[in-house]
Amino acid sequence: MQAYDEDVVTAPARRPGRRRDDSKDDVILEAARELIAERGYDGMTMDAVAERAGTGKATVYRRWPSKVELTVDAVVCARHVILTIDDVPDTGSLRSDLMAIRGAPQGSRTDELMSGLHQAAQSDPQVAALFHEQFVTARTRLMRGLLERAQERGEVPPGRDLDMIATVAPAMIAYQKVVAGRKAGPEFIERMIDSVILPLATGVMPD
Amino acid sequence: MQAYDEDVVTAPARRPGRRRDDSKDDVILEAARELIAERGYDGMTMDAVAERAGTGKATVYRRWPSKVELTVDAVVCARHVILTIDDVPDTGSLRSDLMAIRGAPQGSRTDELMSGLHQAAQSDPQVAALFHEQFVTARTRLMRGLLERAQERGEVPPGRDLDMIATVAPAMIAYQKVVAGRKAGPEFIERMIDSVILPLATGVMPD
Amino acid sequence: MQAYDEDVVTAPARRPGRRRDDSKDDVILEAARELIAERGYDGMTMDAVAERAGTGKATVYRRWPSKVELTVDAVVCARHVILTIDDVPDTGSLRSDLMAIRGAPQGSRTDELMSGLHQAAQSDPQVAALFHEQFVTARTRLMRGLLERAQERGEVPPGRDLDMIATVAPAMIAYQKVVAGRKAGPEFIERMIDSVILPLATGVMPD
Amino acid sequence: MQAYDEDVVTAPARRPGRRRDDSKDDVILEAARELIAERGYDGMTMDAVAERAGTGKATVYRRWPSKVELTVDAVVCARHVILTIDDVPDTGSLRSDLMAIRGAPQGSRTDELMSGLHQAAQSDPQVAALFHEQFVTARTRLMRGLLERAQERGEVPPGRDLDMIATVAPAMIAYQKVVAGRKAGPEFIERMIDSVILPLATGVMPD
DNA sequence: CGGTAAGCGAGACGGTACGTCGAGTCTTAAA
DNA sequence: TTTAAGACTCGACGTACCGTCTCGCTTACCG
Repeated sequence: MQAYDEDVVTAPARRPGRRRDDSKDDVILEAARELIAERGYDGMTMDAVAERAGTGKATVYRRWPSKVELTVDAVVCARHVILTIDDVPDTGSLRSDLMAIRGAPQGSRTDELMSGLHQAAQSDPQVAALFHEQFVTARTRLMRGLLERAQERGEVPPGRDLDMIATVAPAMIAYQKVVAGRKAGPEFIERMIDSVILPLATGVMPD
Repeated sequence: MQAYDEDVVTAPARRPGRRRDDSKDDVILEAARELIAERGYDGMTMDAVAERAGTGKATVYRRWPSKVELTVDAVVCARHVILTIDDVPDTGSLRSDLMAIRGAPQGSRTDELMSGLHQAAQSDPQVAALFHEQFVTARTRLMRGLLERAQERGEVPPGRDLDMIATVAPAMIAYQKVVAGRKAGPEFIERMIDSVILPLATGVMPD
Repeated sequence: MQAYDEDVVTAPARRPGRRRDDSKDDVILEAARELIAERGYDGMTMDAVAERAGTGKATVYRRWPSKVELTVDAVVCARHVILTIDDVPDTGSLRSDLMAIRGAPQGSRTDELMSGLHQAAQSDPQVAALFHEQFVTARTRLMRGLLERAQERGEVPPGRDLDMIATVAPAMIAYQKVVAGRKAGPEFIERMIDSVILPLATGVMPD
Repeated sequence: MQAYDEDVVTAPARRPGRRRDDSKDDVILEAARELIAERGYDGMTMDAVAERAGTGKATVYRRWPSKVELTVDAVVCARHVILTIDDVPDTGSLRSDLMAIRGAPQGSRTDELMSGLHQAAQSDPQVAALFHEQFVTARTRLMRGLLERAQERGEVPPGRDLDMIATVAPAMIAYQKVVAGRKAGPEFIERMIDSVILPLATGVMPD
């Protein structure tokens, strides 16, 4: 998702006038991210964003029509490694696949940002949809891909409810972070993989 | 959680003066609940709460020091059937125990209220802790109790990571509602029980 | 003006129940006076009056129906020496008559109280009338009496506009205090007598 | 007195940003004046002022930090013909000078506004000082000027206490209006001039 | 190379919610 | 029935934020 500019299509020929300084986009987004992480969504006031970014409010509003949409971009355009199945090389076993994406699934401050975005999603169904796509669908799709790959290798027996199983890990991680307000660190994820995901997928209990 | 009154302990002898009309508490809380459900957290104005409750704003603020804390109580003191292990009769099998609590796990409007409270929790760590206790710990504890009972019956083999398994169901339900923004209806829950919880707990795959 | 009690007439036979503690009247009035002098009319809150008097607000309101009327009584029932012509012995000359009443025309804090009452009078025409009677008519009447006495002695020639002259001194004193916010001390009054009142009344210029 | 802007001196170079719309000042002040005249000082709500002026409350508070100070400006900046000695042509006699300024000493609604301002002055010494300057000093100064001019013409003998005499007319007029709550119409003023001011100033009694 | 149209920082603008406080009323237990 | 205490309704005050608009300046392009 890029900064909004609805004239891009209708005005292919360059318009006269000073060009928009696109470098401001990143400065503003970073200011928004910092403020969300520091003070939460409510504490991120548009005045504060503009001040920290060293811009005027109009410059912010020229790019994003509302606080909610700025928040969306601030969070979504963070260095999120939105992994797809193609980003994860086949290591030969489901466990090592999962462990490979365990360590660095996101950038820094993702927890606070995700929480802030979730709060923004409360006010706007479109944002909620975006949030869903970014933090729900994308992750479930990746999990589903890994499970199918494991099924092709024979690790996962046929007949499993892959859709449901693919939801478990994202659900538990998001739950830890957004609902329970705890960290979902590598230890937690490893324990979850071994106690929940692998047993479910392969049918082999840890005993 | 009750309406705040820090003098309750230090003044065991009844103080003189008009007593607080405790019936107002419920009226105000119900007004807050209605407004959250109707208009969302932001739409729940303190003036609107007072007006709908038929009180003055001062009366609201005498009981709750801020909108956030009112929201907490409004949600928490709702007719939540905060089930404990003692509320669930032993039906003889884990599956029927789970199905028994599937249908009416909460009162009406719990989804909207939970969402509103979660938004309020963003602004205040204490609220977050309360939210956690109400919607996280309580549910995990119940699940853990059911699992232990099943283990005593021999349904669940020893050595299972009960803490982790007890988290799965609350996480997936909350995820559906708060994060994904979908309903977590009886069909979903039944499918989850059969595809995820029972296999994990008993080791018996749904073949 | 006494504390209000409209039942006094309709219930000549002693009624049952606890008798009203009339000593409270003075305590409350004094508290009101102190607060007006200390903090002005706005700063005299009814809660503060009750607290300083050691009573409840209901006790205050049982005696005076509003803040304005309490203020009136607080000011009017002060130790105002509401002088009449009979209180001023004929000293034989207008100047010595005037100088006689110069020094202690009122009790203490009269300036602040008069100012507070004037503010109260803004809200209520009845209070304004009372204020007028207390601080305007009474003083003008006294002056007029002294002037007539001097006229009988031959000090004041006939044909003088006594009504107008009688207004000059009260006007200038009240102006100093209420409008200009200055003290109207003995020096000011003496100077006024010699520069304004006596020349006007007797026709003898000071030079 | 102008709307507050303490940076005016320290920032001679125009600051960036949208300039304050000075036309709002007058709209707000007029709204305040109307409301004071219609409903009195207490009835002049800041919300009502903003609504009638067609602005937001913030715009009012950006210019005046409190209701009291708005009231001051509303009254002081009214179409008060703050007459100075230069505004009154020398008519050749003190009496005709005085009669010349008798008719139109102020604009419309001055009495209500003066009363409202006086009430506001009760709460704030600074306001009291301003009130004093506007309604006390300015008027006394004008009177003093007229007296000096008459003295130069030989109408007023030397040795008179001009300061004291200059105070008499403002005092009696303000007394009539603010303290006694009566009108000070042209008849009253003419009578005062002939019975009090001229005798005092010239030493010629009205026989 | 100069006009012009847009972007820019700054900040005033209308609106609306928040949380505080005072006036006057009502309710309790005790005297 | 009065008292002290204090909870009650109502409504104004002053603050803060959102999203818009306007100012004077700067930057580019286009004729």
